[in-house]
Amino acid sequence: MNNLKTILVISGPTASGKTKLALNICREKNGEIISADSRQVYKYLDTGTNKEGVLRHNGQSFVRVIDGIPQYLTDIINPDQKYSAADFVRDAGLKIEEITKKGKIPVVAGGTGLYIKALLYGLDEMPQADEKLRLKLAEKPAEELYKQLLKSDPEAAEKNKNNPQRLLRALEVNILSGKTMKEHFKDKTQRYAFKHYSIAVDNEILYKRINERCEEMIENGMIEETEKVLHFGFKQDCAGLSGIGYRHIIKYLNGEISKETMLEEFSKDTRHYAKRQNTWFKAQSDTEFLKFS
RNA sequence: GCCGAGGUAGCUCAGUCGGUAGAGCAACGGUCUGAAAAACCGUGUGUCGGCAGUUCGAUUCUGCCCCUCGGCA
Repeated sequence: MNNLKTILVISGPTASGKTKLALNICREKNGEIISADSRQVYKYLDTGTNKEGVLRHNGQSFVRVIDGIPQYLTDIINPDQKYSAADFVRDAGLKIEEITKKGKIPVVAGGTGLYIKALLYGLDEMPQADEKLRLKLAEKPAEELYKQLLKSDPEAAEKNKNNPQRLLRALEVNILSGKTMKEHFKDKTQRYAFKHYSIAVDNEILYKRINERCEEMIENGMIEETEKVLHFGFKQDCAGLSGIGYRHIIKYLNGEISKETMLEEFSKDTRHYAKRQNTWFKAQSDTEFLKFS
């Protein structure tokens, strides 16, 4: 266990400057970036997920390159495909191997806290998502899911009483494995030799930056980008287009809200998102905070 | 200048037949194991425009003043 691969991790809320910091570190330490971002994985969703750099042809695939530095795990699936923390752990693991083999340092940078945690400590052995079962369970009201789960996994049922999504997952795990959530949990050890830096920015400054950036994103063609993806044939409610901003733009395009309201809601949801990210990273004990203002 | 409406939380407003006030949004705190840009849980932060009067007690009633928004000039 003492030959763990060395990686660096940069986290932080949206608009905190993670990519910029990651690029500087890559230059200094001969590194390459692995994006830990549940939205940048989607092809065609560029402006709205704050991708930087350009896609370059690289043998059989495309790789995003920012100022000469490769950034992996962006643009890997279509907007109607699903991606999960488990997918990320697998894909990032492979990229870490590749980058390390080249003699470079993998720099994992992104704002999806669960992905980072799952990568660093692993996910427990558990049944994967079962779409058919989920569809069946989703027909039932949350109240019924709760009652059903109460019989087989009361702890998870109580904990997620008002949370349909989590009730459903706990029930899914229980039905497929016969075990409770907790019975799957094991003690965790680090899977990498890592340093985890998290960027902290004062909310007042961060929120102002978010408001400005949302406006810029609209000006920079995010509406057209959404229309383009819809013209490709992807549905309005597909996974990729359900992200912040895209879902607001779709409401606007459907005539349900004004452009002004769309921008307000877009900014608001982004601020709320940044707050949740802050709460998550604050709670991580392996993190060293870099205070920026 | 006159007439009308109004001034209560960061914003929009409700309310108190007189006993120091509450909704939505914002903000703040938290949860988190294959949907995580998701899905949830919790918290009211206030010179009730100012001054005086009546009253045991005024944000509420009365008077004056200040401010805002309409309309008429």
